[in-house]
Amino acid sequence: MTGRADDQGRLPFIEAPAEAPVEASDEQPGGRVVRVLPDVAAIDRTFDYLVPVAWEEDGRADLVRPGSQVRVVLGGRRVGGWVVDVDVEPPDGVPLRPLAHVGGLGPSPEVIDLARWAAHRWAGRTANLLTTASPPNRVRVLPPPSSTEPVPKGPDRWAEGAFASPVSVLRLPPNADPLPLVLAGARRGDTLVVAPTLDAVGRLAVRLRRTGVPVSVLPREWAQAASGGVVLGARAAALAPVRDLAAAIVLDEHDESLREERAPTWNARDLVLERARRAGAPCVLVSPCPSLEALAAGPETTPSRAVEREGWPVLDILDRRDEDPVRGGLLGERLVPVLRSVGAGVGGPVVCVLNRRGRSRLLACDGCGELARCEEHRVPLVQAEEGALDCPVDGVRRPMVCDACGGLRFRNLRAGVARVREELEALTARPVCEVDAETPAAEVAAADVLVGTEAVLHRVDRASQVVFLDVDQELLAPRMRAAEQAMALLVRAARLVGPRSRGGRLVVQTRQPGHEALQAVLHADPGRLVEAEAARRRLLGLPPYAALAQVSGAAAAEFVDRLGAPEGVDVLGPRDGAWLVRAGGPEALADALASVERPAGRLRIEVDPARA
DNA sequence: CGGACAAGCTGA
DNA sequence: CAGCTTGTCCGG
Repeated sequence: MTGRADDQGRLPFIEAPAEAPVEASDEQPGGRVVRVLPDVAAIDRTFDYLVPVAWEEDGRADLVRPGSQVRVVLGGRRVGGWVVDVDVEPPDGVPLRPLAHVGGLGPSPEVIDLARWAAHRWAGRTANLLTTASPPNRVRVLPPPSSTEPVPKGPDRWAEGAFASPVSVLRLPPNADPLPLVLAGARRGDTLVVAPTLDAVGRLAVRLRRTGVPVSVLPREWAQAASGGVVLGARAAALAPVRDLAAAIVLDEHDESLREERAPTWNARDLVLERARRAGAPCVLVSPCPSLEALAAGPETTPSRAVEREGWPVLDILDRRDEDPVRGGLLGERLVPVLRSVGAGVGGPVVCVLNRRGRSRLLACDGCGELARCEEHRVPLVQAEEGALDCPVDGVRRPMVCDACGGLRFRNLRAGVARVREELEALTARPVCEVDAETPAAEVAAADVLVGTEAVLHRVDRASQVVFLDVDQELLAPRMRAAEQAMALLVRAARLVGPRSRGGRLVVQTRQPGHEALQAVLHADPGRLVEAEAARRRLLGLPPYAALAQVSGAAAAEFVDRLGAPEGVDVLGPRDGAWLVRAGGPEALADALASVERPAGRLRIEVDPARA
């Protein structure tokens, strides 16, 4: 607000002092009282204000509805906020101030309630979620409801059936088309569709518009969304205005982009599930590789084996266990013929993925090439002191001996990444483009061979092959969701290369050819990964069989201290200055976190942490 | 958050 | 004891 003129063109620093408090008494007949949630960090409570009587004359009072964005004087300064209740009974003996300004319309009472629920569920402030739920520009009138032309009838019976139960999980292979599902939703009435990226949103919007279905794309078309039709957007659309929710769809529900990174770390999938439940509308969660969270929410519908197989590309697993770990660089022997054939394909460039973020700590046996990992927790062991290996999960130490062959010598697999591009160039006899966020689009488009971190998968829209030079780095990352995250990368890659009938090929170099994620893609059967993951998570008491929150920051110790050890809640850590709070489920976790009075100081509470 | 006010510290 | 810093409280 600093330096910006208000609605009357006055600048804050020269404006007249705020109006004196006005008693809500007989002197103010008809002065409506509204409840306002200020948008001020560290204030998470409401305050009551009067609607100025003069506003009844000039029509501004009409804009004061639940959700409206207003400015109020609070603690002697003007702050923004939302009307969250109208015509309330103010507390006795508190002199009320008038609203200072009304901006425009905002979220409906239903969305405000949903925002309150989410603030509790993810231990954050309601104001934060209301910001997401509010229009980016001032909205003073809603456009008239869109014409209700009949939605074209699709031939796809499966799409209709998806809405039969309150929640269902629809496993659609990577190259299947979700459009029939969205049309089937639109036939039921106002439909909310959430996809992980604006890219996916844009592509779907174009195709939907061609069918003549009224569609509003968030965040730009907030007002139009409120007037009905299909509402489509990225994760923020979970809080979009929808006139009369009749169906909800979350596309690629497994995708981590659906999760807000800043606290509160809400997830659009879970928010849409709750929203649909409240509205009594069916919700369909769609993914080629449904998350355990989704599978816990409703029954799964799977395509026929033939359809699912066709929707995945071929996977070539290049087993590197028997290669010489000393001489073998990042480009294994078996990769050579694959790369030599570059240029023969016509389906786009060859894309090589190598995640260099973080320090790889993989150790492989010098003798047999097997990776040193913890059999129980399925994570790579890290070298502690001389001759000892530690499990990063429980810290149990063991001697440095290969489980597979008894070998005593291990080799650090952290590779000389700088050389990879040159090696690729030598091998393929073509220019190789190293892609990062700054690489110009023209260079990316011109190259036959690309190499980069997983971000490279976002820089192209098709490829003849995608090669994961070191898929083990993904599969064995020391994160709870490493396998699912690796699977998500494989899905992304699968879409770039297309279905097997179009010649789509994925290539992975690995020392773990039997890993469930790879086997799942190889057989086009994501259930193989789900089974293994579910067993592991259940064993370790991890989501969705428990709920976690990571508490960090300077005030974290004090917070955890105040939390204590309530029934059904346990606290792990600290580890790197952060604690993990675990409860039986999201509700129990949220209640436990909310029961603690927040200490002063920096505190970050990450519910459903991404990297635990 | 940021203003108001109270309690504590310093220096002539 | 004025003048300033630091801490705590609270906003309609």
